[in-house]
Amino acid sequence: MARYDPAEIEPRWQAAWEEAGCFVARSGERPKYYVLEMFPYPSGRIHMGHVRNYTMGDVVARHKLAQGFAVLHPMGWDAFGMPAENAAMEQGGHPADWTYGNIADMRAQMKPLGLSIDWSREFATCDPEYYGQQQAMFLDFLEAGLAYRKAAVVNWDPVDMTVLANEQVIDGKGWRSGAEVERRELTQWFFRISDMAEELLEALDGLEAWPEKVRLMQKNWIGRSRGLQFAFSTVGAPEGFDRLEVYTTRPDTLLGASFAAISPDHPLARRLERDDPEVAAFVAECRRTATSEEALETAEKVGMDTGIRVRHPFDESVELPVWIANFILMDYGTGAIFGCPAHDQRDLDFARKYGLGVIDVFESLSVPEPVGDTAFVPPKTEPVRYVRGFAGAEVQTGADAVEAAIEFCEARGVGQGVTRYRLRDWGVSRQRYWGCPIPVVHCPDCGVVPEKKENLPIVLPKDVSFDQPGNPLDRHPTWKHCACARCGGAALRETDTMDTFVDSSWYFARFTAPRAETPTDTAAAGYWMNVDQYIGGVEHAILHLLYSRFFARAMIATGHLPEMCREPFSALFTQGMVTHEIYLTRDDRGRPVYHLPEQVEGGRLIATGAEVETIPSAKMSKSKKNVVDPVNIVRAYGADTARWFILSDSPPERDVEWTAAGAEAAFRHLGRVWRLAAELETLPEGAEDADLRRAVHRAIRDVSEGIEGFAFNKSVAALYTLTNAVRESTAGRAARAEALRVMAQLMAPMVPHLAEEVWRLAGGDGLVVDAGWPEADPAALVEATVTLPIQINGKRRSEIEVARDADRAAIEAAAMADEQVVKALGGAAPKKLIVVPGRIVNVVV
RNA sequence: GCGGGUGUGGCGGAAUGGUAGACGCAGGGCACUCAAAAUGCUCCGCCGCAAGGCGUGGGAGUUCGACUCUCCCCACCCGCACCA
Repeated sequence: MARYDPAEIEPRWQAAWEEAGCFVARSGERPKYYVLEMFPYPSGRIHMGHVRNYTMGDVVARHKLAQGFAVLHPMGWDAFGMPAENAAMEQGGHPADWTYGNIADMRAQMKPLGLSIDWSREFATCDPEYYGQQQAMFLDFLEAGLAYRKAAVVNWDPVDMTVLANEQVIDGKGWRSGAEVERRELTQWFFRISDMAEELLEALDGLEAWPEKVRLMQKNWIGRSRGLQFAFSTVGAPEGFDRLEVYTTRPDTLLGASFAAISPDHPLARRLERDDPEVAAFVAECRRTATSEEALETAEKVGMDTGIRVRHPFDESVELPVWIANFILMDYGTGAIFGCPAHDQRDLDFARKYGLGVIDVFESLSVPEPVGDTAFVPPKTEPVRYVRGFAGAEVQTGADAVEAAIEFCEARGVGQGVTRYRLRDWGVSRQRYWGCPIPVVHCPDCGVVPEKKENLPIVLPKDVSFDQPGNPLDRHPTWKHCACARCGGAALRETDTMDTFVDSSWYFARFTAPRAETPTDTAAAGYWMNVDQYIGGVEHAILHLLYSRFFARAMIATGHLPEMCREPFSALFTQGMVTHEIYLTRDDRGRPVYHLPEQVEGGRLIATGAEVETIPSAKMSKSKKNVVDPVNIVRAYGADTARWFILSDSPPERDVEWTAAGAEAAFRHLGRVWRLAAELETLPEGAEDADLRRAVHRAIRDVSEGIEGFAFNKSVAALYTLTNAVRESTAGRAARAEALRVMAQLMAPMVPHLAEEVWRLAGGDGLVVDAGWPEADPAALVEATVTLPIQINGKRRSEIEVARDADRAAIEAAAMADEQVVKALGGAAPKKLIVVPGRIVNVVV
């Protein structure tokens, strides 16, 4: 007999789908469903993480399609970004050629997976048709005051030679390059996301179909805080600095203040450094390391006394010294603080180092003791006794004390309560070539002038070189020379390009009308938006999703999206990673040498027979070589096996471990399923089989529940169970064929090619992709009799068989007649008898 | 430190407060085979010859009954953090 041959089956059905146009999204009368997986960066190779991501999306898309929805399931490419430039620098060639070549390669790797993608909507963000529309929106944002320019201290990535937004600095390192970030001042373009901080925070509550974890991460990122802003009057400060504004979230500790401190970037520090070489040297030193948060974390707290004093707002006779300190951030609050060493560990460390006072403000109710080397910082919700309180009760929580202190200060004209956010405006300028050019010109007469929309797209020049560091746009001989859009005189083009997060902040909207002559087509967006199910990695929990939420609002404000798109992703699912064991040997110096899984068999290197060390599973990474290439898997077993295995075992939100044995097993199982269908024709006609019918309907219920609940592993398990039931069935050919047709429908979202083949072999009409989704018949789910466990004192001791609809009395009678129960009771009556019909009997003796 | 999450056989994992371990992997046995692969049948939480006992990170509690609910503790993972 022939064998399961995915290499023959899969291309055949892919061609059939293509010919029938099954996956072309068509708007119409039917309810719509928009499934989107986070689009990939075109690195050139797909990896197992992609396979997992797109397979999950495909299961949802195919399931909804079967249920009769008009499904939009598009794919595109997040195609701008530095790797293309790095490749150009390292290997020569042009970023565009590299990128489009990679896209072609990756598309060719993805197509054999048999995803139900509407490829007619495909685009890359580096297509001028796309980024030209992005430029048009930028101009609208600019006009609406959502984009602006400011001189700002920025994070400079010395490796990528580019600026990073604060949000993109992770542990003081560039989120992509990993290089230590330095401080530099440049004039940058920003989006006013911080104006929307409150709105973005509040709206999180409405995102009920988002993981709680992601909402919390965004909440923490936005970082709303309540505090007091007030001004110290200064003594001995330079002209124009007679007041020093500070912000504090702990105004209740004002009587514990022993010093004030300002950021090295504070205007006062900048003023002082002009005349004082010592200050200049100190702040220069701070700036060398200061923005690297990791360095700050480990670096010693250092400061310098300016000699300036400030008067305490409650007692003019008390003067506090003003220090410049390396741990004060200019970006947060006012860039100046007062130090309360007793109740802040940083302040305490600083005070101990420089011999500043430590004044207790409150103490613990249980073990009051003065502060030593550890600041007393209880949770704000915990009541404490105020020994230097000035507002509210003597014993109160920190939170209450803060509110009382704000009220007290406001009443006396000492500052005001302020709500602040950690979220800062989104810096989008990048001094790079391979990005969307910012469509403005710099005119000597008119200043910064928006480009005319009819001149869009401002296209990147093709003739550039990458043999020097810096921005190729800037040193291009002619590109930046242009006419001023206002006066027509000679002007210079902006040579900054946009952060690639801009590209990915609206692609989901563009998919609804990918060829529109405007950024969006409001009718199409109104029909398809919002994304009903968005699926991607949790690594995008903050930046990408927050920026997209901002963009949706900005696009509404500029008329590019209807009001209903305020939250563009109705439901979000964050999938776990694909992991694999790591294999290594040691070189002669004991350093690890990693080996690919395909080079190892039975704990030994295939080539040399040397034993390998095995490290437990970790995220697949090229450096550890614990990677499996999906192309090889598809070649060896077919796409359905890869899809089946990646969906089985682990719940989608958790990590899944790829194992060769698991892949083999998945392939063997699909072979068994295929054989069940292929053997049908040799089967005699015969009776129906009630057990089989029940198994089919249970499978319908369980597979549906699994898919709807994003528990594809449970759907897979239900299909295994059904396969076993079909195999064990005594039913004749017709009944088995019917069961297999339902099985094909249920399998179709996960292993669509095999499902088509089984559907055909079992005599199904047309394509299973058009066959709809089966409904479970509740009547078919129940059995005539049920087995009830009997517990004696809560421990299972026996079981009885009763009719499904047996009433309580009948069950009791049956239970009391049970041998184990009779034995346990020894003639006495039970103390208690619990009967849960259909579930359990518990006899208490 | 703060916030969140996770913890179940050798492994991945199932389980509206109601038979813990579905389903799969790995492993053992058997059949088919000259042999292997493939395939099929079968066993498989731990201790024990058995009867039975013990079992969901640990400890208490609620309940007729707890993986599930409550409290305390432990371990690991993730996120955030000189945020004033």
